[in-house]
Amino acid sequence: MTGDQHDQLAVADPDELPILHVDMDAFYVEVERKRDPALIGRPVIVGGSGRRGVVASASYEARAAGVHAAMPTAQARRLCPAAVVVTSDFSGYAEASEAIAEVFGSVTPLVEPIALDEAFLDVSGAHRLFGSSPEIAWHLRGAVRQATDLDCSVGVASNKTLAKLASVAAKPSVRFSGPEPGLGVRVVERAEQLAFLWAHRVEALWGVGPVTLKRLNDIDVFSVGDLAAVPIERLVAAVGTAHGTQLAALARGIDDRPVHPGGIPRSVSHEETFETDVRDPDRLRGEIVRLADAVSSRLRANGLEGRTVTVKVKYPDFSLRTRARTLAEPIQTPRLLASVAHELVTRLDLSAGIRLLGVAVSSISETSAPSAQGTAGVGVEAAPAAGAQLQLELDVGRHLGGVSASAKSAEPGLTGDAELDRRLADALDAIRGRFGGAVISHGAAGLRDDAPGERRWGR
DNA sequence: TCTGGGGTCCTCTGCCCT
DNA sequence: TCTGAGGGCAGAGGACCC
Repeated sequence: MTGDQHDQLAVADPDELPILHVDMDAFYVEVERKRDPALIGRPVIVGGSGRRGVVASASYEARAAGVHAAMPTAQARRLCPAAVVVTSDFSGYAEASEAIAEVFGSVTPLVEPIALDEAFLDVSGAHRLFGSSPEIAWHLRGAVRQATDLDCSVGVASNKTLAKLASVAAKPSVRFSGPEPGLGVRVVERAEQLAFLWAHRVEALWGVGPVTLKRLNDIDVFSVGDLAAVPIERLVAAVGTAHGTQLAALARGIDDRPVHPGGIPRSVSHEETFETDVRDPDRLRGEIVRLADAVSSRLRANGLEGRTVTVKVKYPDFSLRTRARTLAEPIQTPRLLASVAHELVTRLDLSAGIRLLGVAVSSISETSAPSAQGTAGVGVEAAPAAGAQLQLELDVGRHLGGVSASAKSAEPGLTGDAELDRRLADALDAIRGRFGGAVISHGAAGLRDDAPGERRWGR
């Protein structure tokens, strides 16, 4: 934090509403429209376009036809046949998200990203430079528009729950006749906050999903007002101690969670649903290598490593199983990760085939020996020289020797060739950085014969 | 008809150690 | 030596978020 920012915090006004929730309007759709203006004015669905894809985001025109996020794409197509279906491109959305984060950071250092398209801001130290909280909200809207040509809605309130509900109230609405513009900014003054809160349906609260909603409905709780009126013992009996006490507080407008600026993630994972259920063990081994490589690549790109490896399997009947193992030492390289993941998968019954496979790493820490990604021995600024190519071949050769040696080990991650493994991973990253993700893969990953090239390395 | 992907947090259970 | 209590940790699963 800079000295100026400390000065800003020192003049925080306790009467001001400190929390802003900023939420981009139909973010993925609008990014796609910037890329392809022919989509403007047409119903657009962004999401998985495959047989098992679902909707990630829908334009307000498509929402008017009943399309919403998480709906199977096939169903969305039936509801809105005129819609253009665009396959999600998260790298493009991440770029736009970074531009938006820069705008937020220019107002306050206290920014808590929630997703690519929304964040909480604590502006209690920004009033001297930018004015009152509502003035800051309007300033942000304009600045985001100027930087990205995208619209957002802003909620202003005394805490996160209220600010979140306020931003929803500020959003464009969907009517049968089509989309209608929203307020843009909604301020919930302290004097009106309970009335505002209690008028909402209980599922509008953070933490009330389908299961909790059913349990609350069972004790005649339908609105936040109902929730505030129900005795806490009854609430705890219905949804459990931690959840019950938290919901009781939220329903009374009490939410003292601070805005946490983003730190290192708790876990990094990659998972994929197969177009058809997978039974073949060789194919599965290839998928594990591919997923492990995607996770490893992201870990190394961010200078992270982790000790706990978890595999997730979804069966054709949608039941889920996870298996996890915590290692003595953190790992980050694809081969070690794939080795542990494969060992975990073999503990599961695979005879019925699997619909989805995921690999995750948790117990994350920042790597002690930073990855040489981008500065690896293989140059990325110029075409690999003959010497560098030779070095890669040597590294690969030694690495492959390590595979056969470590295959006997009961403790992947503790083998002696971790350094070689890391150098190989760095070399692969460097090659992908220069020539694209699809140009090179681990041998086992090549076993997959139906994967589209652009999905090979995940996002 | 079909139900994604990437996360976080909480609860319960079993194991190990004191 | 056995037993039980309690804490810490890991593993598994569930619920929820966008």
